[in-house]
Amino acid sequence: MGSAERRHREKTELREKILATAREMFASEGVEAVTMRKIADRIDYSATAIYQYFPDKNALLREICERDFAALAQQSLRVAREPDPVERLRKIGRAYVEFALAHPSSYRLMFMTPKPAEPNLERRGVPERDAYALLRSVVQECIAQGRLDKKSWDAELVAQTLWAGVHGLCALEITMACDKWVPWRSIKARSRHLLDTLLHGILPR
Amino acid sequence: MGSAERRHREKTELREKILATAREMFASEGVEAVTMRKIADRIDYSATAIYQYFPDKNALLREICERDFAALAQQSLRVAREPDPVERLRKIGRAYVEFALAHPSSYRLMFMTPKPAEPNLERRGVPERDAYALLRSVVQECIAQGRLDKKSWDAELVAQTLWAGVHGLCALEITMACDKWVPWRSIKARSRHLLDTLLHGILPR
DNA sequence: TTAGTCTACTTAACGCTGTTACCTACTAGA
DNA sequence: TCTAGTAGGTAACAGCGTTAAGTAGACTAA
Repeated sequence: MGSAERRHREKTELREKILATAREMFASEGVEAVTMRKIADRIDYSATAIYQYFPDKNALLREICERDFAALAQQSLRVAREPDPVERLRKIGRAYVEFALAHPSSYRLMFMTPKPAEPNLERRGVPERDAYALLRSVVQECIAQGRLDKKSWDAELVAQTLWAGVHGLCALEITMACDKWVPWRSIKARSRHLLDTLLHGILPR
Repeated sequence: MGSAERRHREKTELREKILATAREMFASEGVEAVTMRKIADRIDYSATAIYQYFPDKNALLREICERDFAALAQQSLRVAREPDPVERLRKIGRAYVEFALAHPSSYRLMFMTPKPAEPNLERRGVPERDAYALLRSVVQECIAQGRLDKKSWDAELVAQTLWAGVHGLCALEITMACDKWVPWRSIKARSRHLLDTLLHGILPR
């Protein structure tokens, strides 16, 4: 029967439409301003219809989040062709900042919101879906080439330091950019100086 | 008349009790789990009574936040007696991380939540109430003593880089510590390596 | 063709949230 | 003792995520 197949296709199409609409609304209106009812209104369904495709709002958020993780990993992979591993670190850092600033709502969801439930671990270690694993492997390459200072011979630790640095830059920008309290230098200048400082900081004295 | 005076004192006492109760509940149950009704229940008043002391929930949050800013600045000042300005940077950084980890709910409110309204600028530049101003002044001192690399001769920029670094460390720890995705090194090790890296990074080559 | 089943969807409702309008009871001053 | 002001409480509103119950239409089987 082709009808069962068609129905199945229609189901996944609606599911994708919900995901796409939700993502778009999160990006334009902010995550907490988007309600199940508003998402439903936008696609001309009732709010409860969404519950046939996602058990609850968190599950919907989590799936969007999961895809964003993959997108970030892809973007990181794209710049990882740089031959020099130290320079590769810089490019990965830049790509990370660009991703965060281009998709602040996604970034909030991915790294600035306590995970409602345990995230799936399927992407763990897979470079196509795990930007952190890629970062660590590049740090490992730097260490293997003897490019780093002795205090930075733990790839995991160095990866976490570099991540903390760029995360801080992005998170402050997303949360506090409008804050008149601090006379912010341009995000471009801050990004460059932070990456210079971090990379210089792990190189030998 | 002493009665008017007494009533005034009682008002401020209840106001303080609301603030103290709310802060305590935020710390123990998390910010978003605390509702006006629950705060009111705890102090045996009705939820609407709070509105006689704070125009809305955000105002209550903002006032708690404002006091936390002062507490952070005080804690930073306390370690700022170190004579060597570069070492002073390290101690201020450590104090910052300690504050964030000791009061994660406060930290969330202060630096990880978009400000609902413009924050007051009264504390701006006052070292007792503005930890950032203190940080910048110490960086300035490092520069004046010729201790920093030429690329780090902009005190504002360097302060923002250092802040980004430690903020990233704290924010990731608060948000992602339970995340099994990353094999985290201990927060102690990460804190030390990050500060080493940042400080080494701004020193001359 | 018709009866029955399955399912995608809607409507109504629950308990919760922050917030407001309204009312009550008490207190201070004349 | 009367009046004004006010601190606090009760009830309610709109909106939230979510669930229970009902409906309409398509597919299945006789």
